[in-house]
Amino acid sequence: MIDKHLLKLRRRDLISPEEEVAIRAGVSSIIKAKADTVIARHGATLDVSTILLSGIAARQIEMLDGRRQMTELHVAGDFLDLHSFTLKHLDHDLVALSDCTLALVPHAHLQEITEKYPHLTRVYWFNTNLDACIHRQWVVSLARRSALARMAHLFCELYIRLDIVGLVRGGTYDLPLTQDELAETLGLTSVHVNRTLQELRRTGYVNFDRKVVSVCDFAALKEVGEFDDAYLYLDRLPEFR
Amino acid sequence: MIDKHLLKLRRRDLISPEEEVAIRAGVSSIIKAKADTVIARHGATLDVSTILLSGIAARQIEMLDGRRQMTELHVAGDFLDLHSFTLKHLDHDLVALSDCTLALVPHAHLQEITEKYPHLTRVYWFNTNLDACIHRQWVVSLARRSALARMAHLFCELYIRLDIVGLVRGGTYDLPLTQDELAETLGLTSVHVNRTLQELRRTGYVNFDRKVVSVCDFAALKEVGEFDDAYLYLDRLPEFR
DNA sequence: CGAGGGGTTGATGGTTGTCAAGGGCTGTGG
DNA sequence: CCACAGCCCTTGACAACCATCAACCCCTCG
Repeated sequence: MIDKHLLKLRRRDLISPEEEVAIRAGVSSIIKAKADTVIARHGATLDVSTILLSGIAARQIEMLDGRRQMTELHVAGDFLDLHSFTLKHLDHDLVALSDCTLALVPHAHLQEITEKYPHLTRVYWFNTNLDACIHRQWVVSLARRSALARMAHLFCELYIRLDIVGLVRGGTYDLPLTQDELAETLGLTSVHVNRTLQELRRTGYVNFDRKVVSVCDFAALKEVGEFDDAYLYLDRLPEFR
Repeated sequence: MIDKHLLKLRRRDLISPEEEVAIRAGVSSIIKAKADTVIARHGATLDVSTILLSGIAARQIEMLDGRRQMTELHVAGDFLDLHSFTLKHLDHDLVALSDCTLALVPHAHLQEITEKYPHLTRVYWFNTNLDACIHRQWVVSLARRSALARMAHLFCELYIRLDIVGLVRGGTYDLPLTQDELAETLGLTSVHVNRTLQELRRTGYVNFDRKVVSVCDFAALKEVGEFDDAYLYLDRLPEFR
């Protein structure tokens, strides 16, 4: 069930069999969420955190006038709201962009982990810090990169993150978002997203059609988006080997 | 020395005398950093984290063409790079925007804390998550808010954060940034920052002159920036009382 | 067959960036 | 005490990027 979650963790650190047991034991139940539904609303008090097992989900913040802005996209294997363990209520909404499968992990269990498994605690702390790294790159994208570069950067980010959990096949991955939702993640309008997608297609480096991203030239795409994967910490930390 | 740091922590949680001792014992040395110098460079391996005791510092990411973007501003009491404890090297630079005083906390000591003080570990974990909350608001600002609203939002954010550590007096606080640096934090050009500052001044709600921010009408300023302080988690968590 | 959601296109406009020049303050050295 | 350098701030003219508005198309599903 949570194999992709373990794949993600093990990409950055060693997880002992004992720790794996503790993680698996923490899942209290598996539930489904339909596309375009809210998984958790901002402000609501939470006593469980959620691992995304399949589908695409997002964190979003709604403005007074109803416009919405995504602050992160989530792929299978991600903890959607591990930060709710320490925050207790979220500062943003959690939405399912496609049909999703979710594993629930009670905070009581996470508390046990912090008390019994200091190393695993650091691993999870690391993972919330990794979210912050992704946020920082989004800040840079939104502040300084053109629509074209910003979109290229996002496609690169998702390529790497999905590849880690085995969801890239032949340079291709599913991205079940409408152009409207893509606009809400890139800080653009859907009209401009449409035009930028066409421009990216014209380069021949990447194509987004029928909710599938096809990367034809990853190296060139990285260059367009000024993408450097260092911020995703793909190598296991030598300190923890 | 680290009184402001404790003020910040205690604004959100109870810190026992024993925990306070552990925190104080963790500081290995106090050092100074001159204005406009780099405190830590991205990629460098770190074995200490840094608490800002006085001054203003920032996290910044440099682009290939040399343009820089701040991803967060830091005030006295903040851990500048608590996340380096789990990341081991940073994905961004740390720079002093004014003369700064810094307290160094070796990672070895933080490791001890994670092993002996589960509650304090959660408190620090919470603090890195709080950074992520701030990042998310910056994402929303950069993606959706006008230059005017973005600037108003930043002035509100700093007002609250500085007030927590007692650095707001009569609606006024020091912000030792040039307009160029303000542009680098707001994702604007210095020319446009200049014009936006004039526009904000014309409203009469806030003024920024000689590196001092004077807030005359905080309520009105919040409205301009669509600022809601909920994301700063100012109330102590009832769970921990 | 009709409705509705999503995608596409064209025309136009506004916000912000770029380029360039000048002004004012502050510190320093003659 | 004055001259000057250098940094920062300010202003104007112009351009670019992206938003807005509006219409139309296509596909799917009831």
